[in-house]
Amino acid sequence: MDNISKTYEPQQFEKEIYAAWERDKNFHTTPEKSGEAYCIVIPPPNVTGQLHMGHALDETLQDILIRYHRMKGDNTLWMPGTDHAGIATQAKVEEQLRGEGTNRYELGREKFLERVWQWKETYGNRISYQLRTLGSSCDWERERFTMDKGCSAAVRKVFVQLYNEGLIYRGTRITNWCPKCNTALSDIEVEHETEAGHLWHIRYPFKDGSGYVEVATTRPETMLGDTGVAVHPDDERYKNLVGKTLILPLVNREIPLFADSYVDKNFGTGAVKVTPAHDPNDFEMGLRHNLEQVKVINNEGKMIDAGKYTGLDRYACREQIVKDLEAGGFLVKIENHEHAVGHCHRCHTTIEPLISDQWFVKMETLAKPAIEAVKSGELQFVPERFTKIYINWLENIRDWCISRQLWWGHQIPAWYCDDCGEMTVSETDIDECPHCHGKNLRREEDVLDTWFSSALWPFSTLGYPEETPELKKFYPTSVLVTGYDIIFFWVVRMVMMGLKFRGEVPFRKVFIHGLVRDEFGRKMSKSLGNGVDPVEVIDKYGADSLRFMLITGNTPGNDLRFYWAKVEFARNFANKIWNASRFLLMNLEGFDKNFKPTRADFELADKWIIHRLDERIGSVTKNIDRFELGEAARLLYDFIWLEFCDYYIELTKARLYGSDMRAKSTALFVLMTVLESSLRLLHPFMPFLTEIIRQKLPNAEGSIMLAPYPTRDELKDLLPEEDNIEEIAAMISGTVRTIRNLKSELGIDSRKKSAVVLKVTKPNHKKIFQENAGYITALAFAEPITFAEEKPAHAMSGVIEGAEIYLPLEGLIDTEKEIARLKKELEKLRKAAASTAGKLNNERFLSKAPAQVVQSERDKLSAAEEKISSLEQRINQLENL
RNA sequence: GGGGUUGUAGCUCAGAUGGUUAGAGUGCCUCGUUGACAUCGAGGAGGUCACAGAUUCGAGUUCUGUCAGCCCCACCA
Repeated sequence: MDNISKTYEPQQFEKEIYAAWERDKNFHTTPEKSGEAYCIVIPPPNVTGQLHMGHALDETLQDILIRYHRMKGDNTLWMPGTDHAGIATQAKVEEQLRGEGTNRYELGREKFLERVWQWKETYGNRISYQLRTLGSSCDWERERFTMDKGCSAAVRKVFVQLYNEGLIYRGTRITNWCPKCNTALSDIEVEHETEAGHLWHIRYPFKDGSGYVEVATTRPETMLGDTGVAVHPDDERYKNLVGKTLILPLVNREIPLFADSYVDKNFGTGAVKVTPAHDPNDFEMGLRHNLEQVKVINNEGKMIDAGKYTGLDRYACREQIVKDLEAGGFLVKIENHEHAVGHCHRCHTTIEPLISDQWFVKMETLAKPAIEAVKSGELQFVPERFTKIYINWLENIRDWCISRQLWWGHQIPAWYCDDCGEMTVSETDIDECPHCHGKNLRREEDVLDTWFSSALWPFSTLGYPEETPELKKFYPTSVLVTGYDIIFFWVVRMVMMGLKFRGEVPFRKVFIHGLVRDEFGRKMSKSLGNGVDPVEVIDKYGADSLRFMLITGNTPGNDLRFYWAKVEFARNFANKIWNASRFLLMNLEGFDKNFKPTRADFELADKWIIHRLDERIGSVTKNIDRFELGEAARLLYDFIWLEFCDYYIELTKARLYGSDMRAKSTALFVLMTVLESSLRLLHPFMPFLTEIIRQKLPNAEGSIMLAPYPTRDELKDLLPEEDNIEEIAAMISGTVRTIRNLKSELGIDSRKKSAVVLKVTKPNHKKIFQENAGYITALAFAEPITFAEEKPAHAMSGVIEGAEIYLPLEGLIDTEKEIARLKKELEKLRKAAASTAGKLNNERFLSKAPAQVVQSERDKLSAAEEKISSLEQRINQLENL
């Protein structure tokens, strides 16, 4: 074979193969195609993003499922696309503008958006191309974008309907505000972290001069916006004081002392300063007690309407306030205090709760069916434990703030009329107020949270709001593959929207995976600089190795660590397959693809490997079906490397190099059959390697990705008639291993031919040993085997099921060492036998355990006893030498 | 404050519905390999399955508790 290189070099063929697949439209499907629908919609990567390990894992899992189902004959669609990622993308372009010395306000909304679209055109396809390098078999002709025409239409329709049903409302609420991103955030976009802070104790004097109340706060600057102080109604300390008026220090505002059961008597001083404009709880209390909302911090985190503090940054103000309080004698003490502080999930700036006008989705009515769908089993999580997390979150859900003060995104389709003051929400753009026919309309400037359009992704990509054939055929989709980190952001919202607008769950199953961490178990992140670039891994080792590495040694839902050593392990596997294939291709001389051996042509090894392949087809398929891809990969690894390469191929060499042409043809037939089937079994995991090798095989044609996935049915005619082939093979390989071990124990070169005497202890096994004596001698480097009824006088012996094996002792051995070893082994055996015997004396065991188990215990015991007596004899023998 | 999850060989990890002597890769030790592959082969050492109870004829596997680590959720100023 001149056209197959000595080592596996994925760089030589991966790109080319992918291009051919795409050119031949192997990824494409239509609703009309035959087969059961199997569909996955991709978790759309950020349009400006770059491939990272998380994607690589996510894509690999999906591609394995997709390729497997496609080969199985399902009508398989993998729907690709990207997400506009509001804040992230806008931030990138703003950064670019900063570099040019300008900003979005100078540019204006329209020009700015042009720039973002330009950015999207330039960088938006990068991620799609990077996905290709992984081998992802997406139907690229259908690629979508969350802000394309169809998705925008879906967003509009859904928004308007939800609004008309009262499920979307606009309101003045306290929301999480990021002063850096300059926008409101939803609750889940806030990350709480414990920080070491302080608790400032401050005196608020009574107006009538009758003393003071001491309050405690972690954010003293907010006192400028205080409009009350609250205590618990049952708190004896304050019972008589409730209703009195306090003077807010530094500001000299008169504020009431009131009672509210929200207050925890045991925390701090039991008195809470109340700042309705800057704290969610205070906001609620403010509503209950009709307090004024005084806003003292603006959108940029600077003080406003705050007298001499106006214009100060919130933290500078805090320092100043503390100084002033101290100077005024209001500050009692400062305690160290750990508390959870909210940070922006994107830029990590400390969140400032602020009052503003925002849009919200009412979640309760949407959440109920989403909970029900999981409880009824209509939607299943793999692994199951995530159901609990999902349900728990939905049962405690709060309304979803969907408006963002950004420009990049789906602009909310609401118009305010300056003439009559009415607001209109409309699916199509309007230029006249439907209430007063006025023309002075202003469109709502806010855009929607990115996750709003993502929530519609499973049906918007399939054609919604049109009732397309795709939607009919592929919705609900089969499975959603994603990390546990976005269950709340994305999965729950898709389920809610799918149920609401399609009346059905968007996917039957959610396959959750973990995070890819670095070698120390840390999250890969930009700030730590510990990320490994999958593109680099692919360049060095090939996509197949990266894929295989990400799959093996991992179970659903659990994090995995990235090690270069693991990539090498995968690459070695690829190289092993490569070389095994190369070996077969080099020995194809005389191969006739039309030759079909009969069962009589098969030798033990042939029967055995076919039997093993049959078993692996079953176990691999079963494990893919239950999403245990790591286990499936391991099964393939063991089968191909250990059983096929190390064992079976070695066994066929005698025939390949021999002169019996029929025997050679039979061996080649089995070799090529098993190789070809193994490649198909492995294809979903290592698509490139399996494709290029299979193309070189004379017994295969067409692209492997369109070939059928192996089934046990395929092997029906080849499977051995013996049902104990495994046992026979174990006997033979056991014999070989024993001979090798004996040699090794004696310090004899394993390649040196040795005489072997075999005493068959189970007469019905004699034929098997005789028939396979050739293998044994070849594999164990033995002289032709002598069958005997008696053991030789001085020999090293080993026992296997059904036979005793003797190596006549010639030359020197270390007798003492041998005796010690045997004694140790004897001890072990005696212990095991005693425990088995004990079990067999146990009446409860005898009466309760199934007959099979009891029998196997008995067999075990008698086998152990046999071994013990033979060991004892050998020790005796050696001691007498 | 709730909830989840992990603890198995030096290291990284498998061990579904409880059932022989608990596995793999890697590392270590021995030996071998000039024709498929040193990105290799044949062996070996190495484990009280975190700890303590419970259920069972039988527990790495089920249950309870303890310890240790990780994660998520949560409006205690």
